[in-house]
Amino acid sequence: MRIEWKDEIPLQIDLEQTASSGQCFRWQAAGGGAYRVPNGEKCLAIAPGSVPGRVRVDVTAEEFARDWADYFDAGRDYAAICRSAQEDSFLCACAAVAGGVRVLRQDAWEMLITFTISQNNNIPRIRASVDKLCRRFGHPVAKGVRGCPALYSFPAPEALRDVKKLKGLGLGYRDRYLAALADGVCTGAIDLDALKKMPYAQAHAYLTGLFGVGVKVANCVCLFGLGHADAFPVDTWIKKILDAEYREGFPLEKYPGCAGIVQQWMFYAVQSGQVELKKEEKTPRI
DNA sequence: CTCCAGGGCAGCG
DNA sequence: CGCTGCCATGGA
Repeated sequence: MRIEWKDEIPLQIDLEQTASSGQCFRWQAAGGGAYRVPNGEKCLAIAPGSVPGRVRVDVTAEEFARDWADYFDAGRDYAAICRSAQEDSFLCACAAVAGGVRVLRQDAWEMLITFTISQNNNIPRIRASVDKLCRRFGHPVAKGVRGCPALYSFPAPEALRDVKKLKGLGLGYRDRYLAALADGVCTGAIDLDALKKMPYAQAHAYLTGLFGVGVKVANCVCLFGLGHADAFPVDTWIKKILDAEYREGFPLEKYPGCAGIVQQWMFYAVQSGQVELKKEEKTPRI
């Protein structure tokens, strides 16, 4: 069985960059630059189009607009964000190799669990744990195609309540965080529907009140799961970048409503090794 | 062996 | 408030 392409859509995106940008851990490479993208009960096949700025998909343009435009943040003008970074030579260098990264709007519950797993962890291990989680507790949402294994849904909260069932997934000490979050959603103590309606500051405060969720993970959930593009997660990589390039602090005010997007460009560019940081000049001891 | 990875918690001062 | 040790796990 192979992928049946149905339509070509205008969308500025580099699929390979986005797939390896550390925001989504379940995209599946399908060969020839194509990817299978699971979200909820649906799965989209997507590939570069006949010209830059377009993508091929295995749904009609109408179905894409209905089910996927929001996921891909299709309404945002990324070129305009890039232009607003013109005076910043470091950011321009990052955009040159990472400007094709789009910040996806993924499922909030999935992002909450995924980025709780991400703490003090690395990207390959996060991907492995999420994959095992879906295989064990999810159900198939897309069949295998020419070598690519089947894709499974992200587990519902009910499946993750019992911490004893979370062994063997490589979660380490994080397993009890997941179980507590899942139980909270099941009992109603955690209200994800209310969370989705909150403005950024309120959502961030709500999230940091949850056991196992700190400032950084809360920002990742806001940015990748709640559509708050002004969230600016600071992890070990961004810390290094701020330390080397922005000693006076990052100028968040220059990127109103989209700081998280330039953050993703910097993260991907440096984490992938394509942009190097300045050597730390030894502060002269007085 | 040590250090590190998209950190957070608990226990201090 | 800020600081420190600890937390599982696996790869370099």
